[in-house]
Amino acid sequence: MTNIQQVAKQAGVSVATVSRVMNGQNTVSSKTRIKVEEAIKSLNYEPSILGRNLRNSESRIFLILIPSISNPFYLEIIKGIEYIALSQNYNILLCETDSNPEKENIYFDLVRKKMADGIISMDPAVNIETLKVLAEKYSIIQCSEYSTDSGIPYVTINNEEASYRAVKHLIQIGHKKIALMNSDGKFLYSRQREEGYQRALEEHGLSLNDDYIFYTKHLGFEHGQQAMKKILALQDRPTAVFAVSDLLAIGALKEVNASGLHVPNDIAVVGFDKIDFSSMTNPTLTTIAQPMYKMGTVAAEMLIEKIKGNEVDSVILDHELVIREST
Amino acid sequence: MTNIQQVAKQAGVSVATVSRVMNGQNTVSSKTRIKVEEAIKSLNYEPSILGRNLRNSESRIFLILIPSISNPFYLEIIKGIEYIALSQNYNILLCETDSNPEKENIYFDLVRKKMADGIISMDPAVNIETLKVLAEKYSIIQCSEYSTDSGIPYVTINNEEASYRAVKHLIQIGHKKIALMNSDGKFLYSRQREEGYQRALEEHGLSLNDDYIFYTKHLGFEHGQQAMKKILALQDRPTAVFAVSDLLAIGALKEVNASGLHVPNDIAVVGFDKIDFSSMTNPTLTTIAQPMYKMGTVAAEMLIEKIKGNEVDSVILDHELVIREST
DNA sequence: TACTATAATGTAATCGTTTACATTATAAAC
DNA sequence: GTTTATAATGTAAACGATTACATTATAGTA
Repeated sequence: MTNIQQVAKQAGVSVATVSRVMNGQNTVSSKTRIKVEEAIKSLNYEPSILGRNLRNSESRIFLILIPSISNPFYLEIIKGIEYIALSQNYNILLCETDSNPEKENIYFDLVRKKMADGIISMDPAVNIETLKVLAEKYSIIQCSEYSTDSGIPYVTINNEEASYRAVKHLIQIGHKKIALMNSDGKFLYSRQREEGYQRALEEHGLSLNDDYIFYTKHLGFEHGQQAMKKILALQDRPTAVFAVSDLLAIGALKEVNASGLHVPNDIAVVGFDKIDFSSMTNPTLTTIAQPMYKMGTVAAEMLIEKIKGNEVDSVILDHELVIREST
Repeated sequence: MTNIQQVAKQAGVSVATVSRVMNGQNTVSSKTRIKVEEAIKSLNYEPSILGRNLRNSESRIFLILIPSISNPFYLEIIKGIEYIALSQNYNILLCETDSNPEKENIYFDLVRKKMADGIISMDPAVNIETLKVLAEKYSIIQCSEYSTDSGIPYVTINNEEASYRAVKHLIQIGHKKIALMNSDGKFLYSRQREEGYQRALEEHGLSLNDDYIFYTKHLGFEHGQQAMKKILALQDRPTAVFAVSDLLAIGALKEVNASGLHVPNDIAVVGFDKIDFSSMTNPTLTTIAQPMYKMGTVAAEMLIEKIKGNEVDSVILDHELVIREST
């Protein structure tokens, strides 16, 4: 491995000059610049990021905390983050926490030990207390999922409003008996989406029926199936279901199909997130599209600002209702 | 940020001793060990990985090269890699190449610049020449997709045999007219799977019909739809389709459904990979399961051996046919 | 030509570890 | 109480970059 000293020697200059050439500083005369560039080429020199990082005491890495890589919801966000990261010479470490505090801690350690410059957390189950403490010393941004009172900046959509729009859509196409398939109420987004659901019903003079609200433990496909089973077994069966995630909704679709009923004629279904698969199902799924890529780029930009030491404000982005075959 | 000197001072020992305590060496008397540990605790000392990495000239990071994070096929493999990586104190940088040489190069630079200790490549479109050159100086393992003559160790399944088994299954349940939905023939796996398809037909006395072989540009859902459209338009329509990826197969399913035909009664479909979604479709998909998690762990172990400087041999793992509703 | 102002380059400290080697403390043996 | 073997600790040099500050070269001016 050639290092900067060897290049300096070969070129007959000092290491400082080589460093200046490497970093594109304009205080080097073109004669020496050429000498140095030739030496670099002839020795095949590649500057060690390890050395540079130590000196600059930065790692140019940031962490993305997600509960599970298998959840397609995060993919577009990650792409957005990555785009900004790469353009600013950062790299991202994708950290699957499994919502497991132990694993979470492995990753938190990375930032404590300066192996990472900052964190974008998308894990709704993250230990918010630890995060808060960490945020005092390190740069942290919350993305999609957040806790207001943590004081940690976040980027998200207006979940209440999005949910309201989804349910309103169902009402407008004639549904009066609308079930809600929600996840665990301990998550903020879950509570907000339920509020939107309620508001839509109230505003249109429909009464709230607790029997029509189902909570699932996770957002996965199987949970959607199970919940749908219960819905189908109801005496007074709803004619529409609003699920707070596409995976839930797809599970629901599958269950309706299996029972011999038809979507949307017998039961309409609306999802949330617009994951890739929501257009591959049969029928395709009406869903709420979050500007996920944008959310990623914004989160990354916020984090970089934070790392630079600047204050950043939280951001709320727009969503969109995508009407497809399931309604 | 406290550093090792401050801890040494606080504990009244030398930095060497603190380092020894940190690294669990047993040449430290228990009295001093306790002193040091107290100092560490009281100062909240966390050793800087930057310093350590430079000194050890390692980054304890390795790269995973995949064409696209959106392809669920890689997820289980990644989990396997991650499991081994974490257990050995490595971290992984997930690198989406988009099969774009420029992006690829950004990541190759990371290893050239010592920001990464090795690479696990899963990109079928990787520039194999560059990879070969790189492999002379750095540690590289090919996973799932590989090139034999590169001399770079790989882990994979027997694609020819797996494909043979899938087609044989279709023949055994009575199909005689079986289409192959293949990807671009420039990929090794693609050629191997086609060979398996041919062998199964030949062995059962079925003639090879070129009109039944369709090539798609990518492995995505839409490409499966398009190919299926062509298949459905054939005069002498096949009764079964073997697709070399689940996403293709799911696209095919959707298209058959849309055309009013029934799977598997009118047309049976077999996929490849057993991605999560293959059990969520309607009907569920018969597919070839690769031991993806295992493939990941093996690849990671191989890479770590390679980084240690040991020679490693290539590995071929077993696959499995999962029969579900689509056949 | 001599004197400045400025541009170009060099010197050496620094980031925070680890570790070969040197030194000192401790215990065992006589 | 020496001597000796061994255990425990310390010293200082890496690792490979960046950069404040010092120095030297260059050009401009009178």
